[in-house]
Amino acid sequence: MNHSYPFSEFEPRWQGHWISSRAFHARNPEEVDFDPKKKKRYILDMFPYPSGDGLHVGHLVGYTATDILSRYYRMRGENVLHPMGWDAFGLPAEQYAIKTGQHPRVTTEQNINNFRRQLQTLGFSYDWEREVNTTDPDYFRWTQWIFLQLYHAWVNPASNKVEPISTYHGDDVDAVRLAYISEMPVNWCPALGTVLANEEVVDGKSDVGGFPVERRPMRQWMFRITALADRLIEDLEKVAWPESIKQLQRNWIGRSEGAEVIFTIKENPSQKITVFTTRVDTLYGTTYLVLAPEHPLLDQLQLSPAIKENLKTYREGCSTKKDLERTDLAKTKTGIPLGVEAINPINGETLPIWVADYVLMHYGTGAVMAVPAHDERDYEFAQQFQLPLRVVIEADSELALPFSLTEGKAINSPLVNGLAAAEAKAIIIKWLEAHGWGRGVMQYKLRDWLFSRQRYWGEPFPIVWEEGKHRALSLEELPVRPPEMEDFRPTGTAEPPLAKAKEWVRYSENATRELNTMPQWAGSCWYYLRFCDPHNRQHFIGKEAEAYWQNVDLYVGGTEHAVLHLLYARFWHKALFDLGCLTTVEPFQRLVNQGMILGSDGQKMSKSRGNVVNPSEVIKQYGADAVRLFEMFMGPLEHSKPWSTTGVEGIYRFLARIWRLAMKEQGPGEWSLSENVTETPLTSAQQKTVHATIKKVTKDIEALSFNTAIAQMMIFVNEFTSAKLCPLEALQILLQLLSPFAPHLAEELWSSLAEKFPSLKTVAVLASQAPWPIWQEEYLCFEEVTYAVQVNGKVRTRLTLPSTASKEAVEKAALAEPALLSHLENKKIEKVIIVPGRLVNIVAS
RNA sequence: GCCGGUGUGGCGAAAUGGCAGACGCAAGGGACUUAAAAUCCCUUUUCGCGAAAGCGGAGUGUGGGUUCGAGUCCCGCCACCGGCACCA
Repeated sequence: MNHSYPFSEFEPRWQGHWISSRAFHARNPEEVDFDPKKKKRYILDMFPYPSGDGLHVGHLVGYTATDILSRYYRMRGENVLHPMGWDAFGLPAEQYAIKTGQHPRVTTEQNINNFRRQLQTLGFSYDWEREVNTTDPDYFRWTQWIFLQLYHAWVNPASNKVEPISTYHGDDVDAVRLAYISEMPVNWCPALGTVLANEEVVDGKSDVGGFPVERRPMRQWMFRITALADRLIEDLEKVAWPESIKQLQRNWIGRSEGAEVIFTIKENPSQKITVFTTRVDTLYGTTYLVLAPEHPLLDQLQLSPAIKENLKTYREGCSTKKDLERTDLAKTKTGIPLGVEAINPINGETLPIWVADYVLMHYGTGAVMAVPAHDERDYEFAQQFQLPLRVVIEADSELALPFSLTEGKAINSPLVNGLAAAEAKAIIIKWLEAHGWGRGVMQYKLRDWLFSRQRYWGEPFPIVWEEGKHRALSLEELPVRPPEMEDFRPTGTAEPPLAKAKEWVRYSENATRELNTMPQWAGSCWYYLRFCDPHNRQHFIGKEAEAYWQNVDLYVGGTEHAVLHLLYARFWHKALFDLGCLTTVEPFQRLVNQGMILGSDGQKMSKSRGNVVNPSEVIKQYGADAVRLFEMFMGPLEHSKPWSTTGVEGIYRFLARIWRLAMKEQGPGEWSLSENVTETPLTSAQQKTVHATIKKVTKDIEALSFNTAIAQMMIFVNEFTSAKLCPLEALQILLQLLSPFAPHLAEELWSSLAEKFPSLKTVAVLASQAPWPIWQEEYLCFEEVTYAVQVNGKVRTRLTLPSTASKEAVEKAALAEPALLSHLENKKIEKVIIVPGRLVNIVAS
């Protein structure tokens, strides 16, 4: 193939050179050539799952952006940590293994090698000496170690901090552990043969694969993430993340402030119903209570035989209903009356009790006080069954029921009449607490994190079971490796595949190993820590390395991890911080989400649509630099945008123009330095272009506005292409600015130029190690500036004046402008506004 | 329904409250060439007047507002994208 410049020759050459010369190795504090004067900067990509499909152009957006930043900050003299690794445990490898009979370790290794090779063909400046792999025993030893730290910890309510379990003095340690066993209804996916976290179930189907998921009670490992819910919300204030992601996390945690109210059963005062409400100010408006069909009290209430029978049928109907049907908003509400009554503590009124599936067992207390006048759902239900309603908020105008004003005054509520919601709430809560009928509480949508999976290809738990009780292994016994197995298919029962490894399971005479494995999140919860000190044999991260590198200055990845990965990692980080293992409160200081790359048809890339772009093929045709540059030139980093082959060609032409600024073709494919490159001084116009470009590129890189930085370099190149001679100084600066974006081309031209002009060698041997150029503001001003002259905000003419002209002089010159005569005819000039150096606006009427 | 985001040429996009459309793609025209590729040059928001240089009007989803001046700020509406969704 005939290329416009010989990238296929020099790109691999420089990639090899960078690695062999350790050009991008970041020094840790304890290393010999560590420079304490350098500022540290930790720039991190979300590490990939090395799938069999290989790298995707979508991966490259974020990776290129962080590579540009890393290279830029290195040129600015900073110590940049920019690592890469593999999130390699997980379901796809296991399922592929089941299909082909190949061990997941083998396919994982192949995929990793392929990913690494592909990344290297893009010239990314990762410090490959720090590569980590979550499936490496030297890595997951520490994943297991961290699990044990959390197992041996609890949240002390007094300090609201994670503390070693030794500070707990109660008598049921297992009831407070941060990692605990729970026998709970979980999301069981028969097709995958595993349970899933709530977060991994979407619309009643598995997030991976879309298989049906059912609820069934199972013994599982859980993390008490809810204990840190408040801090996970509050500390979002401390990080520079997109507001949308913060909001997503807040919504997910779903804190709501309200109160619990205790209602007594009239027929049997020893039985109580506790409800949760955020509108306790409307307590007087309650006209009935509703229990969720799963509510345990239903089994204890004394009901008439007919109702009992009715209830049984109703509850069965609910339990077989799929989640989807039950949560269908369009359907009319169902429910049955129980024929028993409860007493409203605030006024002693008796209220009928109902069961209805619009009340969810897993939120609040599984029971609600219905205020149909001021709650849409209660209203709908009350209409359906002709239940009474009582208005307890005064509406100024004729508001249709139900309405839920918080600023309206309370009425029909003796204790709080005339008060707005906030005050009324406070008074009623106080009253409830004083009389023992309730209290103010916080509720969260977030539930504890289900942490075990019935899989083979994941980290085993460092736990054994003895006489029905769990016990932690000692730290010396880590890592616990998965057993060698031929057959790791799901057992078809709830038992995990590890149960088949009989020898491995038997830990001792009377102890057996935990059969569950950890979910894929485990390894990704802390990899950013290991990168700081990847070869440490004594600790998961060394104290000095931790103090130096933490936390991550910039974290770039897709929005798909907005909730789960980021929330889980923050949770581990906070726990480890509380336990004294870390010095920062939050793991990721700044977060940026890159947009998706769509197919050229504007649709999401997918095999079935046939619009997937293979980066290797584009590299083959246009080179790595062109791919990198195009990915950045397409538009703002955060935007989704469609791929365009002709767009790559445009960038490729731009790079070829740079090449020809310095090189001349002697014969087909034979290039040598162009004699147009000389040490001539820059004209003042060129001087301005050069320095304006330095300024723009510098500021744009720091603002992550790579597309406009590239546009400015294009302006630069266009200008020098049309000049007869190419001054060395201009070319050198261009190569320095270009180096983070198109490092191979910059490196190649730099070394070619350095042969003829040794002055370059004194600046740096490699372009990627040259210092970042500094612009001089004084070159940016011209002696003359052009003013736009407006009449009433419309541009009518332009005016070139000395840049030193005073406001008065500018005004005088503008008013004297003949082109304005027709626009000022018969008008009175009221005001003249002057923006120095830019614009004059004459206001006339 | 609620929360968040985005609306600018044929397309990707630029514009500290100050000349809308930089830069690139696509399209059209031209130069070079026996020819093509490559390269280089020109045109390209839209409407009206003009042979032309040019002149004038409109224009950043939509309707208002603030301002000497609004793509940018404020209020209402519409469309699309993402998230949550009977969360009491």
